[in-house]
Amino acid sequence: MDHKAYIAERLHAEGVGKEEIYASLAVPPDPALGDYALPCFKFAKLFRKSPVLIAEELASRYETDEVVSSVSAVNGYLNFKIDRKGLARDVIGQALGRGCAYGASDMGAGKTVCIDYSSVNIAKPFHIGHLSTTVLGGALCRIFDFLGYRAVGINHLGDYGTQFGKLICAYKHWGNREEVEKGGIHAVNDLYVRFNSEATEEMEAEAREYFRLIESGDKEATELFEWFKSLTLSYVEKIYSRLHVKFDSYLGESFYIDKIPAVVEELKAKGLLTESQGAQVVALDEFGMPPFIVLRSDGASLYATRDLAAAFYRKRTYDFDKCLYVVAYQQNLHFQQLFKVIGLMGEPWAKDLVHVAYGMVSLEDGAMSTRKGKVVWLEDVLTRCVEKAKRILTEKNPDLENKDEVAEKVGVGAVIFGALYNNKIKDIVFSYDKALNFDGETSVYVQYTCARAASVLERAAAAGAKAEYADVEPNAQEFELLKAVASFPDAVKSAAENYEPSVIARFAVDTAQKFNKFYIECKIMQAETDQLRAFRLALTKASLTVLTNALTLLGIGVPEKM
RNA sequence: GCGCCGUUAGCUCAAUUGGAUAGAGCGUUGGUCUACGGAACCAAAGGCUAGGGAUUCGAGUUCCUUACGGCGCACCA
Repeated sequence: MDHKAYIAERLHAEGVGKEEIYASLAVPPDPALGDYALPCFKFAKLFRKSPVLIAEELASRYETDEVVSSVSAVNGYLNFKIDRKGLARDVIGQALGRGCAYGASDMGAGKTVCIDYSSVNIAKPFHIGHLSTTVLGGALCRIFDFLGYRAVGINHLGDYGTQFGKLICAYKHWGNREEVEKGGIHAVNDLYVRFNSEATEEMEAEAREYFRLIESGDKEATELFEWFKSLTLSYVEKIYSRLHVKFDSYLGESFYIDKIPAVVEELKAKGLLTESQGAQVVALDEFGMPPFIVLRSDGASLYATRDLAAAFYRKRTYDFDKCLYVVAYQQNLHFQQLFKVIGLMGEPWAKDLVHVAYGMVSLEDGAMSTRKGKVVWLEDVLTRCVEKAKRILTEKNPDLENKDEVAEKVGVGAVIFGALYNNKIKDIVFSYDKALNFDGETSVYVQYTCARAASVLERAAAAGAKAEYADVEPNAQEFELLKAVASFPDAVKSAAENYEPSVIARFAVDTAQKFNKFYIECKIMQAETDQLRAFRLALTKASLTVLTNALTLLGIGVPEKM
C-alpha cells in the first residue's frame, strides 16, 4: 500500500491539492516522531496562520483508522504513525503473495525503453573500464523490465573504422592463424598494439587500403574482419553471461553506414548543413557548442554521424518512449550536440534521448593505457574475486557441496555490486584491495544475510513450522524491518526515474542491516508463542524475498548457503 | 580561455530531490557467543558538509563567487 497516497487522500486542507500533499510528505529523522510527516511551513502564507497552528488544526481534524494509528503536531510538522499491525499484514501479504514479483509494477505497460550500453569494440578485450556501462545498463534493463516496460538492450558494437585496416595489416605482417586461435582476443589486441608502436609509413598506407577493402566487400579482408568479430563476440559472451547481462541487438556502427546518406539529405533539406573548412557541419554556436561534424572534408562519416543515423533507426524500429545511452561523462558534449541536432531537425522525440553519464575508472597510479600495458582486465578481476570467495568458503564451510557455483555468485557479485553501490557519476579508482574486500557494505554481506534467513526457513520447514502472517504487535526491530521491506517498490521506482541502480544496492544493504538487527534481537524458531514464531518466520521470508529481488535486479546471484 | 561534473568524519561513500539532532561501512578503541550461521551484533571517538556571499520560516541540497580536482572543447571513438 502507498501510505503517502492514503494520507494525502484523507487529509483535507482547503486550497491545497492532494498531489502537493503527496509530494510534501517526508519521513521524520527519528522514527519515534512518526513514520511520515507533513511540514506545514509552506502553508503559512496561504492560511495566514503560523505553521504550528496549522499542524495542530490539521491534526485535530484528521481521523485515525486501522492504517494510520495516530497523528500529532510537533513544531509545525504534522506527524503520522502507521499502524504496526496493519503494516505488517499488508507488507507480509504483499511480499509472500507476490514473491519474485514483489516490487514489480505495470507502470511501464505499453512503453519501450531502448538502452544502449556496454558497446564493445571489436578486437579489444574487456577491461575494468568497461564494467560500469555493462553492469549499469544491464541493471537498468532489468529494472525497467520489472516495472513493465519493454526494455531493449542494445550493444552498439564498435565495428567500423580505420583501426580494423590497421589490425588486418598487422595480422598479415606478424600474425598467423594458429597463434590467434590459441591466444584469442588478447593475441589480436597484441597485434593492434604492436601496429601502433611499430608501423612504418608504408604500413599505415597499407592499413588504409585494407580498410577500403573491408568497406568495398573484398572477400579476404571481410573474412578476416568477420573472424575477428566472431572471436570478440564469443569472448564477450562469456563475460556477459557471468555478469548476467543480455542484449536484444548487436547492431554496430557498420550497420548504419548505408543509412547515413538519407540522414545527410534530410539535414540538407532542412537547411541545417553548412560547409566549414571543407567539412559538412551543423553549426551550434548559438547554443554555445562547437559545430557538429557530419561529414569529414574527405566525405567520410564519423562516430557522431553513425550515432545520428542509429537514433533515427531506433526510433523507427522500436518507437521508444525513451532511449538511454549508458556512456561515460567524457562524452557529455557529444551527446548534447547529438540531441540538439535531432531537436533542430524538428523531431519531437529528441527530448526522450537521455545520456546516462557515469564516472571514469582510473588506476592508483593514473589513467589506464592499453598501449603502455597499464590495464586491468575484467576477467582477471573476476577470477581473483572468485578465487578469494572460494578460499573463504572452503575455510568457513568445508562441507558445502557446490563450492564453485557459490564462489562464482559471491565473487562475481562483489565485482558487480562494487560498480553499482555508489552514485554512478562518481569517479572510481580501481584497486584490488577494494575489489577483494568482502567486509562491510558489500553484496557478500547481503548474500550472507540471505543465507542466514534461508537457513532459518529451512529449519522451520523441517520442523513443520508455518511462515504466515499472525496478528501480533510488531516490536521495534520488526517494525523497522517491515518498513524497509515496504519501501522496496519505491526504491525500484526511484532507481528507474533517476537511472540509478545504486538506490537498489543501498536498499539491499540497509534492509540486510535491519534484518540482522532483528535476527540478533528476536528469537525466531524459539519465539514465545507459535503465533509469534509464524509471524517472525513470515517476516524472515518476506525479507529474503526482497533481498533476493534486489540482488537479482542488480544481476547478482543469491546462494542458498555459503 | 570557455563549458560540464565533482568536493560531506582519517579513508570510501549516503542523505527519500528544500525539512526536525547530517548517517553508514572501513579503520581505531572497548564490548557481545555453551550459537535459529561470528562473513554477525552493540558501544565509543571522529563534522563550521572546501571558503565566502545570496534566496528562504528552513540550505549538504537552489543561485552567485573563489579555491582545488576530473573531463571535454573540428574532421578519433
